[in-house]
Amino acid sequence: MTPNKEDFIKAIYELGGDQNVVTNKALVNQLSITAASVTDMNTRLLKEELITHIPYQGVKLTEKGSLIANQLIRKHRIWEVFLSEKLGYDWNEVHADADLLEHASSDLLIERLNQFLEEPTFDPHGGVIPNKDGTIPDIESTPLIDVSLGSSFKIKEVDDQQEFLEYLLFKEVQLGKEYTLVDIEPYDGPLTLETDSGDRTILGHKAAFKILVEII
Amino acid sequence: MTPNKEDFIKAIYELGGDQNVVTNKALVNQLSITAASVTDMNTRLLKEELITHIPYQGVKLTEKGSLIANQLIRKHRIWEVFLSEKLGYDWNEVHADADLLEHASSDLLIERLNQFLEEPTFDPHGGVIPNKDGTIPDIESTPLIDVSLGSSFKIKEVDDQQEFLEYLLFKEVQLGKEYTLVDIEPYDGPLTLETDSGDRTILGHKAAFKILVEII
DNA sequence: AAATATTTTTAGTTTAGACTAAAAATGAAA
DNA sequence: TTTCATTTTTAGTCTAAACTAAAAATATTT
Ligand SMILES: [Mn+2]
Ligand SMILES: [Mn+2]
Ligand SMILES: [Mn+2]
Ligand SMILES: [Mn+2]
Repeated sequence: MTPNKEDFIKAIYELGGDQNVVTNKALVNQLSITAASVTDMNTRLLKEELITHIPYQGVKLTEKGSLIANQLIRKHRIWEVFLSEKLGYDWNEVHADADLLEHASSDLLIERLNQFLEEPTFDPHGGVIPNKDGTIPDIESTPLIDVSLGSSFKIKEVDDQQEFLEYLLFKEVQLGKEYTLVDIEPYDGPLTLETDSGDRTILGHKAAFKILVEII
Repeated sequence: MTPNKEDFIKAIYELGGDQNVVTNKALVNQLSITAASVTDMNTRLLKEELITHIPYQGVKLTEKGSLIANQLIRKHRIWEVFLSEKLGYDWNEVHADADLLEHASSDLLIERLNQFLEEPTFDPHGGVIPNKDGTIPDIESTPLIDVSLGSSFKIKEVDDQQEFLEYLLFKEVQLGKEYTLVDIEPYDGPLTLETDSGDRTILGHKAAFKILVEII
């Protein structure tokens, strides 16, 4: 296994490849490599039985491949917690460093680090940390876009993209913060959230897809 | 720069290549690669002006090369402190993980980690941590083999080899511990150390080369 | 249904980093 | 000072992981 292979498998997983077939095109976009390079890597992973492949359609992870993806994500997210809680990184800063560290972490190191951090369940943007055996604790949460007018909720998880996290930092939307949905404009218009103290935040329609909440 | 190149430069440095010419043979032993691979890597590093090369004699680090070596050693040793102090590793366990992590550490990460650890001066076996700018704090210390009979001293630094550290762990020789040299046998014979409380430890002649002390 | 556009694959090239085998240079012993 | 041993270099091979360019397959429009 190499860092490149690991990241490729993770990319398939993040595109839903443990359930559905993922196209080459999707991987081209996700990883910023050429279509030919995707085909190359596919044949390599196929040989190791980490994926299945339907010609001209795409790839899916095998059990073995899924396990590798989940264990890599575990490492990634445990490092993100460390960077955030112990080294004072903002939540939009953790991803890049964790993306390197995840490939340089022995199992022993991750288990000790996990102990040191007191076995966290979530990473800094609310992503759930897979268990050591590759299983995933299931957490109930609703996309903000599905919340009905007047409901109150708590922020549970937000999308992991650098710019989106920066945007939320600016908007002061944080994990665990509570709001009531006081307005939704039609035709994919903006949503207005209000805190207990009456502060209002307006978010676009697309942003509401990238935020998961728990109704309270 | 790649992990392999970094480790190669570090190996030259550890063999004294910031001052003296280091032979290919020495690098073959240090890195467990073939002589041809050493020549290959030499030509690559020469092209980047990280080393100078005298044909059939060996290589020396340039200023640029030395700086890279020192910064890598800084990363390595800061990670060793973290593994030892925060994650509870023994001093013989830290090296392998640090050898991977050193290549996956941004400058930001290392500086934050250094703060978190409260700017340590020494790694777990007493190696001095180079400064951010590549300079090295100078520390006075004497090889145990040069200590004269009857002198008292404190353990300052020990050699970084896995098996040697395991041996010292077994012998209960620890950094900072104080002894008096009560006997040296001739013909490269063993040394007998005694603590305040009268406990005696016998060490071989070669071990005494691998231990640095401060006379008290 | 034919034309056009998109996606995937194939074929061939490149670079880093390893290797083996053999030649050339240097050093040590007879 | 030859001879033998060691070290270094050269030459050629291999794999992983990228790339470009072109061919083949599939999907979308007209
Ligand atoms: Mn992340
Ligand atoms: Mn990564
Ligand atoms: Mn070390
Ligand atoms: Mn290393």
